[in-house]
Order: sequence, then C-alpha cells, then structure tokens
Amino acid sequence: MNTYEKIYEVVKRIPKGTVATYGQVARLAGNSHWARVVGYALHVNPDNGEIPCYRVVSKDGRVSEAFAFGGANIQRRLLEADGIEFRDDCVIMEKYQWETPFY
DNA sequence: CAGTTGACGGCCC
DNA sequence: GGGGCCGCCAACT
Repeated sequence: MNTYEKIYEVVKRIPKGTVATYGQVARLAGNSHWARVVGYALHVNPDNGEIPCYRVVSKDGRVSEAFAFGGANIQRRLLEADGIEFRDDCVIMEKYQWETPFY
C-alpha cells in the first residue's frame, strides 16, 4: 500500500457531516508528519468524485484558497450541503471535527 | 542527482 | 493574540 493509497483511504473514510484536519488524516494514515504530503496527495486528487477532499480542512478549520474544484467558496458550499456549519469562514471544528477513536 | 516547492502543523518571538 | 520560522515527506524542475 502506497503512502497516497493510505491517505486516500483515510479521506474516503471520513463520515458524512464531519471534517478532518490534514494532520488528522496524516495521523490516521500512519504518520503525523505527512500533513504536507496529504495536501499534495489531495492536490493530485486522482478521483475527485470518490475522494471527498472538501472534508479535509486545515487545523484551524479554514479551507485552502487554492482548492482544486474552483475555490474555497465551493468547498464551503459542499460542506454546508453535508450539514456542516461555518463560523466566520471557519468550520466549527469543536462540533464537526471527525473524532477518531483510534485507527 | 540535487535543489526547491507545497491544499500543513507546531513551536517561538 | 498575531505573525514568522522550522520541520516533516514526497513530487517536480
């Protein structure tokens, strides 16, 4: 299993109506030092239809302006469609962050 | 082959 | 509290 494969697996496991941080995904993928790699993995994003990259946000709950789909506003709309609320352009992490028991 | 960059995170000032 | 710097890994030039 490649590094990217793991990352994609984790991203696809993110429950609907929940968001995860890059660090969180990296940690679940096996290494907490892959935050940047996670970003790159989602950047190449081979399957934007099956990989909900919009559920991955920065540690602050902020989304990237360089979002591949057309901008942070698109990502925000997708998240809102999943029932996730925003507070001042930031996802309410305390409420919607994916609480991973341990994986 | 070596240097630089990147959808980040954490610590220091 | 806000801003800046360094570190991590993999891909790109």
